[in-house]
Amino acid sequence: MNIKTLSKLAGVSISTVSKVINGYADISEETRKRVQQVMQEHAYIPANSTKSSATNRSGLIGVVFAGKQNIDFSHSFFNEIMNTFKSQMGILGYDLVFFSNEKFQQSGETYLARCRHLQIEGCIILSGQDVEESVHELDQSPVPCIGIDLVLAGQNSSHILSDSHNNITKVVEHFYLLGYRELGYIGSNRDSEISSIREQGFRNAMQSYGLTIQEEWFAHGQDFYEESGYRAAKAMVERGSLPRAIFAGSDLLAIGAMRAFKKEAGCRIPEDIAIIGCDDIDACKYTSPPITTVAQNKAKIGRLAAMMLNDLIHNQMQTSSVTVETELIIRESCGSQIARIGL
Amino acid sequence: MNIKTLSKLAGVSISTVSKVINGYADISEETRKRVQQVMQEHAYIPANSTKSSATNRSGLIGVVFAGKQNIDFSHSFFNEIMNTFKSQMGILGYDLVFFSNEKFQQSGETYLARCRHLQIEGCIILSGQDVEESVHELDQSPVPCIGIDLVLAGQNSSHILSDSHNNITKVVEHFYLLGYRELGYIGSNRDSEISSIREQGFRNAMQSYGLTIQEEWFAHGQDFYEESGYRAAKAMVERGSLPRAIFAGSDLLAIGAMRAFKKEAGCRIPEDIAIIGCDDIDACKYTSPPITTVAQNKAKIGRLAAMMLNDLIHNQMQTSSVTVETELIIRESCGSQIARIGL
DNA sequence: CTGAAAGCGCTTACAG
DNA sequence: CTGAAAGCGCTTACAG
Repeated sequence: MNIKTLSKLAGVSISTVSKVINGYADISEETRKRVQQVMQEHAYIPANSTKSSATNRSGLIGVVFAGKQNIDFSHSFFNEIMNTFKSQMGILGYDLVFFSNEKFQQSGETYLARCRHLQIEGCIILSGQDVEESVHELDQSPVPCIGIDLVLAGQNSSHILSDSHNNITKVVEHFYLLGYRELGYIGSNRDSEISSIREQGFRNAMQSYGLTIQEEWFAHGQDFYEESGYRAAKAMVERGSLPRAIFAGSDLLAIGAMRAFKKEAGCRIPEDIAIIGCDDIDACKYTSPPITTVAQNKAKIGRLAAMMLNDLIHNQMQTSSVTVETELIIRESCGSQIARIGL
Repeated sequence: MNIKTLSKLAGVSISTVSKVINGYADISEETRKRVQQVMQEHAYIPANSTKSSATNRSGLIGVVFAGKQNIDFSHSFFNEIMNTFKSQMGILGYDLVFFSNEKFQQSGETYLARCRHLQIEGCIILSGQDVEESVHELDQSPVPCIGIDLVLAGQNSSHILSDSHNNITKVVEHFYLLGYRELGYIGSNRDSEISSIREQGFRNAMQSYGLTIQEEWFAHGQDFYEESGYRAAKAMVERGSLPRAIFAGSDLLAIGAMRAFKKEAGCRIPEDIAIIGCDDIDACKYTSPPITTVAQNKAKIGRLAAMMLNDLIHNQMQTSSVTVETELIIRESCGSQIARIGL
């Protein structure tokens, strides 16, 4: 159904239909009613107007979740960044398009083609594992892009990295200042890039603090979830030797490990074993005890991404690479700083 | 910058530029290079093609969060529905547009105008408080809509409701079967519609079970968050009289209340006081003890919404109203069913 | 109040 | 391999 066919059905000219659609005042009430009636009957929705093509402003920002996995709105890192990103872009007058990557996997469609088709003005690209070729094409294209935890090299791309080197050092420093010297690590499976980076950073920081690494206190689960943390910690308990403090590669691993240490070894947290998690998910606030964790400033990352993208779109910025510091959120799973320093 | 100007800059015809853009094969490598070069330099992005207008398929679904608040990706009800909705729509070949309502508040723009402009094929509308006029206009329009917890009356609209009557009855039934007779409620502020519905449902269910309502065991916080639960429970402790079981209007209220009962009254959960929350947020699994809660089947709602919307778009369905049952997720905050039944 | 006509930015058979 | 020309669905001054 197009405007031409519809105008014939309504017995008026194309111009008149167009005016009804756009709410022009100079149309008689009778004509307006009739045209609207016919539009209703045929469920007619006008195609994208040339007007918008002319202004060349779609008001649309693309959201790309790079990698094989699909966007998961439940993922707290993702959704907290999107919260501030979306409200900031909203204030600037943009709506957000979330690309479905189910489609890209089947047909040969590319992100760039989608962006052009929809006249997307800029994209935010969130990093996952196994970034597709289509993302690189987008990076190299004229479409302004912001990468989150993803290095982008294109002429119209900038990126934001979280400072994972600095963050792990803080964990070891915190343990060290509280008097803990026997440190262990519980991570996801060894194939996970994020877990490996965190583990390597932890080992490096331990070495620079002159602490001895005991391999039996380094354990790995299947994934980042609670059950993996439980099993890894339980295995450590069964091996008969426990460190005084554990850094976990995710908060859920920390929660699972805590459950195992309590249940399988009767440990008190933090008196017998201290724990630090990573990610700062909500649940850490409500466990007993609440868990100290490494947090990324997701609200800041989202807001920064919005500002940088807007500047890129309006050519007010050179491409750039920004690093956002992480923070150690101190709760109760390592004991009081003051109390322990007395040791 | 349009295709005409660009073709002049590149010294070729409009047709040739168009072919380069669309990756046609019959262009010499040299010409292709030059055109791409010029496109890069001028950051040219083609406007929406007429081709897409012709096919009349944008492949776009609109997401509207009705009401004054903005979409909050951290909200677990919202984001878990969107998870399944998005992946289902993705399989069907659609991308999602999240409308920013910051904009609607300022300018006179309407959702319908945005939908038309972008040729949105259908919308999902998530209910909030104070639904705007613009949402009703969209409901009444030819754009197919699915309302979530929002009754839609339009000729091309269906909706999905969660069964809040049934859900509260289950709470009282569960308490009753475990032998608890002295029941209390902790809710959000009295102005909150959701909290009021839950409270009224709870009172009704208590009456139908012949239980006496004691007003001193009905308390209210400022909002749905943990601190409000803590304060409301603490106030109850200070008044000197506690029920044997508490239903909280949200999980965070339940978590806060639990903290207060433990800390301010030395209560054990569930031995001294049993608790049921509402919403089934992740944190409930990791508290001590894990909290029994009323869950909506969010995955099912999301998938249903996607299927119903797709059917509506393809005219394969009458408009309809579907109710999804809620479920009581039994964990440890009310004690073992078997143990208590012995009472 | 209505509509014929010129225009928007783009695509696509078709001729060379 | 390239481009002139007809076409897409729509908007908008302008004449009546």
